[in-house]
Amino acid sequence: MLEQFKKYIIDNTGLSENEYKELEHLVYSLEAKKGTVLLKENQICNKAFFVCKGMLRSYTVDEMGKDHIIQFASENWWIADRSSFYFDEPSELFIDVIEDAEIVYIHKEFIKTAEKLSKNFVSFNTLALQKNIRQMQKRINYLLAATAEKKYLDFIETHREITYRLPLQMIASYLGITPESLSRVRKELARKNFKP
Amino acid sequence: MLEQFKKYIIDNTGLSENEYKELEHLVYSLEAKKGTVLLKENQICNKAFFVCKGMLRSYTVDEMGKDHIIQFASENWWIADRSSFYFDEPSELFIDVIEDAEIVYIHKEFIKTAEKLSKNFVSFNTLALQKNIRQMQKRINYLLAATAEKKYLDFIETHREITYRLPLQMIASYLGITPESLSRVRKELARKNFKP
DNA sequence: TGTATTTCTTATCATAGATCAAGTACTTCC
DNA sequence: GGAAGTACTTGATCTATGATAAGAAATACA
Repeated sequence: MLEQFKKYIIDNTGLSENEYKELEHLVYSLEAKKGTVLLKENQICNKAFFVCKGMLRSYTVDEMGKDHIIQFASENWWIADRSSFYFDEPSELFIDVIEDAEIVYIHKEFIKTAEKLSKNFVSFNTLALQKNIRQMQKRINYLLAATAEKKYLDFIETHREITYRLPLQMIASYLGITPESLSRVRKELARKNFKP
Repeated sequence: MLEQFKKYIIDNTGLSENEYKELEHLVYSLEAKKGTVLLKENQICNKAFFVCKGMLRSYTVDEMGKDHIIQFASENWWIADRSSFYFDEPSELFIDVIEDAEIVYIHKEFIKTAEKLSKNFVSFNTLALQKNIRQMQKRINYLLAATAEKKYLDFIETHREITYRLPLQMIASYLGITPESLSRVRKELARKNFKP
């Protein structure tokens, strides 16, 4: 786990082996079974989780008790409530494990230290934020404009590697439609002889 | 215009008067009438617009020719296609003037120079990205879960100062509903004796 | 291997919001 | 100040998606 994380950091952030050594003591790991809740609403999200194996998700729960999935994270992805983490605000999100997982996590301390160590890390972080914004922008656009079918087609396009690992109800939740609707959409696509 | 921008920068980014002097030649201004288009789909957004007076909006246009408003920007707000600006990609957005405007704009050059000049500017920029993400997160959550009425109530809550300046059809477009639906929502709210 | 649990599909009915079509009120601007 | 355009409302109808319920299929588990 820690090796995989180290490789990710060195490959992606431009930190050297030696620089990484100075951060090593700020890196923690954890194994968690499906169902484990890592963050609850109203808690302050003081960890950023990096998935080495398995799958996590973040989601909100509305007054009706329905959940709305915000993000999935599988191998080599990060997941956290960015706003809660950055602004020290209570989170509106839950994060839990949906496939047995090996997880590395860090605190703000890691980021701060890495940023002091290397300007490259600052750029890496900015890049990550920019990518995040691009992806959210696209999602907002889909939610404003697209039909259930278009949303689903876009999802399997942009999440090709993980689509087959996700229960359909979770995909439905991510798209903002009911599982029943998704089922209908898929039936209709099958009728039209659509090949995933 | 340039004075107002200077004040904004000095008040918000932690740059000194002297540091700002070194950036002054990278700041441009512009007056534009309602209807002026500042960015078109597929162009690369190489400017970030700062509104001194008036109002701009960014929006996409779908295959049906319908527009979907992504953002409004009034006094002391920025507007641009962040992804296009940062990644030099063709934009999916249009930006135009919806109320006669006085605008300041900068290119990447400004940002790069300012970041070299002061670490504070880097932090300011990160803060702006984080705030943007927080706001988008919230919007995604509303689009996933809320009814037309809830979306509208949240809008007038979070855009109190500009609500009365916007045509209802534009608010509807921002919310992802039709003007007719918005009209009905407002009628229903009036019936329930709602005071804005 | 069989039972329990979860996930997915299907069918029926209900509804929020869309669409279409007029009509009314407001702006704008010569 | 009146014509022309624009914005807003209202009504009638339609439709995509939601809600509910129940059965089928898949998976977990013991």
